[in-house]
Amino acid sequence: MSDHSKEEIREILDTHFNEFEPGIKEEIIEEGIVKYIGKNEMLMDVNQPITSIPLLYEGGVKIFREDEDGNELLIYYLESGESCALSLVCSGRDKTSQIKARTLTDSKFIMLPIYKMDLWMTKYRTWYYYVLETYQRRFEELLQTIDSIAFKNMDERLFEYLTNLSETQNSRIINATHQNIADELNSSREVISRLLKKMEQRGLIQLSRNQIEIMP
Amino acid sequence: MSDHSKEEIREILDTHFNEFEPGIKEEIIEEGIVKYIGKNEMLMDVNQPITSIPLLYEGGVKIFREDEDGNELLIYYLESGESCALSLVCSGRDKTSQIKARTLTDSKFIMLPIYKMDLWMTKYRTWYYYVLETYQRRFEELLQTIDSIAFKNMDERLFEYLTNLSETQNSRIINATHQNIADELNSSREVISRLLKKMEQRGLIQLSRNQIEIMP
DNA sequence: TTTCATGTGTGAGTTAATTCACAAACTACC
DNA sequence: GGTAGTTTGTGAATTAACTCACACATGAAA
Repeated sequence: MSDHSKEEIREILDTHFNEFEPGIKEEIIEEGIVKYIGKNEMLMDVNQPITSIPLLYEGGVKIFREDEDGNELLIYYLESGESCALSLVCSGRDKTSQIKARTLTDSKFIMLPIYKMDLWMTKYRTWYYYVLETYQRRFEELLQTIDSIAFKNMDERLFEYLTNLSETQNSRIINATHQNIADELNSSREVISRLLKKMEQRGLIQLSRNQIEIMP
Repeated sequence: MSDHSKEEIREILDTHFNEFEPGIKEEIIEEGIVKYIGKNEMLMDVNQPITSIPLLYEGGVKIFREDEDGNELLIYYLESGESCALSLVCSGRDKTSQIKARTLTDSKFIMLPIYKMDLWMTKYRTWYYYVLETYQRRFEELLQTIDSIAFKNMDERLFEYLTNLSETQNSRIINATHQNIADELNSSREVISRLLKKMEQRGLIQLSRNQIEIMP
């Protein structure tokens, strides 16, 4: 690998993963590959073998589940500094993915070979903590998702969805069609349109074509 | 600890956790405590700090989630040879539980101190694999749960629930009231009663008071 | 046997959400 | 500016599930 590329990874690590100890940083610099993936590309698919662990350091990824009819249900978003727990959990065991992942915006990753996982876990404490913490966060988000679906009505879920998205994107403006949102929440366009209208009437949001502004 | 107790743990490990290497077995024999917990006892509660990891070797545990109104939603069952992923994931970090756990029948555990987790993970390969595999299994079950709730109707969920329970209990007879089942699926008694009646009419099950027999 | 708590069956009304149908508004592009 | 494709608005019918109300069945205890 070129020195230029190594230097790039070193910088990324120092900026986005500075909790890693020097040893694991050196390993990642040796083994990692920087990868740019354009908007709306599939990163992971059901039953596709997982061969590398993606560390996201710029951009955003959507993790979702799909049923037989192709309905997509949002599970959670991956943000900068995060990794995919499922790819971590599958390490070394030829497991296939149970979920789908697609980039939301142009995204940048460091890809790590999965066969190094077990070694690194036992050798580098900071990496070990990073992986376990990733698990825990994902686990909690999954529980959160279950709560929403099981206990809440669509209006609550919709509002949560919008405010969540607004926070992660760090913007009060959300660019999406009603159909997009309906798909993510596994609902139908008409329902979302009506609920959004009601939210607008209550002054919570402002609607325009392809865009929703969340009122402060 | 008494030699008798140590001998007991050794036997349990050889019978139920024989995939563990000798080193970790010795550690568990030193550090573990055998604990019997009666039927329907709370094992874990929301916001209760987790201080030990339970290895279940006999009996059954229900892991569930509760909303503000006290509705219980079944997440999954723990069976013999399994441990609770959430207690594993919380190791060493003073985390509190996000879920509730209650024994279904009289159950027997080896309780392990949580502060040993990190050391054991890096030192014993078989323990490391056991923990990661536990994670993965739980993760998949959570995804399974999400699928059911998000994509399936109550009749499908009910049938899945019954067959699942029948399998894990290794019996075609299920002892439960319709109200019990409704609670687990976060539904209402009347709905479950009606759906069960329909299933009986289709010859899938046989109903009697406090009991459902699944037809082969 | 009577009594009583618990469990089950069922009709009727209500609600959240889906689906169908179609109109209206917006945008891009020729 | 006109046209076509996309997006949004809305009424009406339909459905799954929930809730309320009450009758009836079962089994244990007095």
